[in-house]
Amino acid sequence: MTLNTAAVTVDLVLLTIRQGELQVLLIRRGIPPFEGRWALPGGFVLPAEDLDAAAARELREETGLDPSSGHFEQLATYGAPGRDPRGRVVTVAYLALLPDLPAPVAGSDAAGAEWRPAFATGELAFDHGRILADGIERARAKLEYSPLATAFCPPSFTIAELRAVYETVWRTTLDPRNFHRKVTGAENFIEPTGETAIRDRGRPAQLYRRGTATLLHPPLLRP
Amino acid sequence: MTLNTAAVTVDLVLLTIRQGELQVLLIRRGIPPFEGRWALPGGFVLPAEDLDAAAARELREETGLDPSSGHFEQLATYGAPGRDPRGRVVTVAYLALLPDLPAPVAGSDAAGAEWRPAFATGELAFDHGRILADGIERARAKLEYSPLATAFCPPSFTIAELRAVYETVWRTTLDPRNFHRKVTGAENFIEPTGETAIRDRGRPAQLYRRGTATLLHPPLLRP
DNA sequence: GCTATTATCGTCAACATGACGCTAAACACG
DNA sequence: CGTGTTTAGCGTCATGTTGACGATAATAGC
Repeated sequence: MTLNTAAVTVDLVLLTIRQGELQVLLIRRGIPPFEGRWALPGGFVLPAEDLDAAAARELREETGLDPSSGHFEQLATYGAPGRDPRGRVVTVAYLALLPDLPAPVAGSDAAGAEWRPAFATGELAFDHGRILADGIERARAKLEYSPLATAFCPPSFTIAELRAVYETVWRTTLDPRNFHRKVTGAENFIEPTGETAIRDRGRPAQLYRRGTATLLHPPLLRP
Repeated sequence: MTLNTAAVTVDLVLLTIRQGELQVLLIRRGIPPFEGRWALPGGFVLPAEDLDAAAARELREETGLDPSSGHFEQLATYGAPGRDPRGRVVTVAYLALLPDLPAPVAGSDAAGAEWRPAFATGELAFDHGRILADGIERARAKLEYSPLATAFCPPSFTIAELRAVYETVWRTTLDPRNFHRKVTGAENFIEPTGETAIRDRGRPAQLYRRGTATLLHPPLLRP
């Protein structure tokens, strides 16, 4: 059973927006290989476990969160022969977009898990740098055509907060008036809760919740 | 080495347009399980082989084609515990969009490989029905925002032939005049070769080749 | 009050879109 | 040769979307 078999793992690209920047959950490795380096959280797929289930289990173990808290999808699979010096390991990467947690990394069983700036992680262990880059690019692209930006937001949010998500992930600035027109005009993207909230300074803003759309029409294209 | 290991295979969703319809390359299984059923071509990943390389090798074995002949990308990975009754098999699916081959399935080592209508395959072996459906949906979506429709075309083609690709994959009809305006207006999508060709009846058409664009701007949205 | 700040609405020109008319260039047929 | 048929390619028009940006509303701080 050694021919043509490989260890199968799942690795997670968990993205959130904290402190006004895109951050990713990383774990500092305590053992070789890559001892002391940051790595994506992950682990083995159990013998009778589906891939999605393994990724969901890892998500719970690392963050205490449920996959339904934000957005969760398979990203891609990486299996270059030399990617793990210990042997043949094929990893199925998952991407999750999560709201900023009130209780950060509660119940994590992985000591040393930390939210780190996604655009300045330094060199990661294994091929995790590439996996992270692929995850960020997927997230950026999905914000254009899907309502997934709301996955970064709490259940109710202002349009300015939603705009901040786009600006943070895309690393750009957007005109507040045009953005307001587009997101309120897109079918079932967001719906008003009826309440208003004062966030920082200035006029109070309407609160919105996610709408029912799964595709954004019309889309919000990157400038 | 039985704990946490699995056999890793690649399966191919090879799409082409033949006889005016979207077709997929399938293989009739000669042995159990699923004996007699149609299945996607695929095979084991060799011990020292990258996933992309394994998929490219299978493509060559089945069709004699190079991945650069059309478009080639990883689709998704499937690893439900019961998907193969013989044991734990995780499969990495690849999607290829290919031009109609002048020499169909030349050099195929898989007896019983055939191009079959992609929208009417009947029940496939394993979870290949789902993999095929995912592949078709990916292809449909990619035609909107990328110039990949040209992957179905020979090196030089008319705008009507390109339109037939969209109409076949999307199962719809498009206005020839608006389509002409959009594809010629999209930046670097296609460039004229300078030659003209008479295809069937009517006025001769300009011939075009693929342009350099990797993203379609503006996109061609499904009606 | 007055000012700074943010939210929301409105205006306008440029561009994209769908529906569809019109002419051009080939062939087939009598 | 002339006429009809077919497809290619251009043009028009009403409508919708976009980016740039003006104007007003509602709050806090002073």
